[in-house]
Amino acid sequence: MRTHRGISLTYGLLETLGQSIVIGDFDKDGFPTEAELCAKFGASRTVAREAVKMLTAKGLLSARPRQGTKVEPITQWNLLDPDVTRWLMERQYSNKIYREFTEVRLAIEPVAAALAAQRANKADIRAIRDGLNGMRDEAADHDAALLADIDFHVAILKASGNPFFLQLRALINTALRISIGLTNKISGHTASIPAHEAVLIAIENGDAVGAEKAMRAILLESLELLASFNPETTH
Amino acid sequence: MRTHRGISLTYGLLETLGQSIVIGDFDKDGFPTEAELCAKFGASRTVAREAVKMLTAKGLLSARPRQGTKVEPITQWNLLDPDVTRWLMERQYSNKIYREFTEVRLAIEPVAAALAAQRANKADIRAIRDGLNGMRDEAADHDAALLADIDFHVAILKASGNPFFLQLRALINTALRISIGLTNKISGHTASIPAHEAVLIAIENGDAVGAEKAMRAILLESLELLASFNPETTH
DNA sequence: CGAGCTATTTTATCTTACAAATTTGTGTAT
DNA sequence: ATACACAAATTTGTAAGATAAAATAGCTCG
Repeated sequence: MRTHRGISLTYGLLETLGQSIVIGDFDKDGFPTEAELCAKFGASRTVAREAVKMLTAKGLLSARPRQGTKVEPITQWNLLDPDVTRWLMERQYSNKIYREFTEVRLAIEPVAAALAAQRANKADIRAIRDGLNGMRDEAADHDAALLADIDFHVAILKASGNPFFLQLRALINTALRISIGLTNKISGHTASIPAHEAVLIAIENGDAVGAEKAMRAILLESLELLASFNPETTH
Repeated sequence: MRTHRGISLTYGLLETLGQSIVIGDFDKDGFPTEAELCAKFGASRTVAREAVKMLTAKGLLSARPRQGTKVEPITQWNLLDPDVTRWLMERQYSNKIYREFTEVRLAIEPVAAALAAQRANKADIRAIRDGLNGMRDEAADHDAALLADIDFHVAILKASGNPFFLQLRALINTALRISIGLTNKISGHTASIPAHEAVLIAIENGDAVGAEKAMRAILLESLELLASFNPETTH
């Protein structure tokens, strides 16, 4: 097996196996044994073992002598691991996963905005404003506007001063790409600038309650917009 | 090196290195090279490499040929990984980390309780009630009461029906152990049964708003109790 | 039937060798 | 002296073979 796109064999196999596990490819026949893995993917034992070890570290696999390697139930997966989140995104879209993402965002982001209102320094606020300005300036270019939107939300997580909140950036990234991807299909709608601006202003004013409410409004609006496109998305 | 407590060499080294990294042991001299690791811990290259690969999967390390293996900045760590959370707990207690844990709980648990009020089935409610009863019955035994308290909170995460919320069980586990450990030092105080009961009742009644408020009250109460013991905990 | 021993399967560990990537140094030409 | 090209050295990446350990299944003997 040759390296793929400059990625090492181990990381290539990690990606392949991670995606396959998340899709459910091994649900029928169980996960291959070490020897089978090597044969199936043309990998050396070293590569196969190290990929399996990384997947084990992310909670997707467990291995024991004689018993073999098996896929863990989803309750054991580190769903907030950036790789796992991405693999979940790369498999076919489902209303269920989008709703779950949004529920997490509705829990975290308003609280993060409230904390940001209390703690943001000048650099934090500049980063948030840069995101907002990017959304405005790139309104014509959907991809660029999406990136600016992501920057806006991540900047607020950062400004919360709580590193655990920042852990959700991969999830937000994923959720926004899904959301924007779908809403663009409808009408080329771009996220509401005034709603985002309200969050920024509240944070600048140190208005924690206002920032929390404004952020919640953004997420609910996005959820409703999606529901209008795809009614069963609501629940 | 011999196996330790039935744990494999690789997992033993994973623990040792994970704790050392989180403590900051390698901040001065940088992370050892593969050969140095083997020498330092008496491990084979296989064991050393697989432990490093798992730490890489958790975002704590990165490795490149010729450049060596290095500790990533904390912004790259998978802080919500159960192992990482535990290593953070095992290092010396700090008000900062406890506050951060509680902020995350304040974001997630009230929302989880609200969702649980909408979605909990009979088994979910039974599990929550079992936790509450356990807290009552074991009031004399602080360790048993702590475990019941944890069960109560985790059962609500589960009842939310959102698997991402359940990911925080390791963090809640950790936070509760810290919290109870400290409050016990004060006065042998046990978590407020009526406050917990209020959450259960709201969930049983399908009262999402009530469940959310009651859960938030529990967390704020615990935070205040701790602040009264340790004033600088508040901020 | 049951306890304990044996065989078997699969992962865990160790060792050695070589490949690849990247930095550092070195030399040569201009 | 500078800039480019090339060689050397260092560290991780990959491969392969052998042995150890763990856990299951089956078998033997009482």
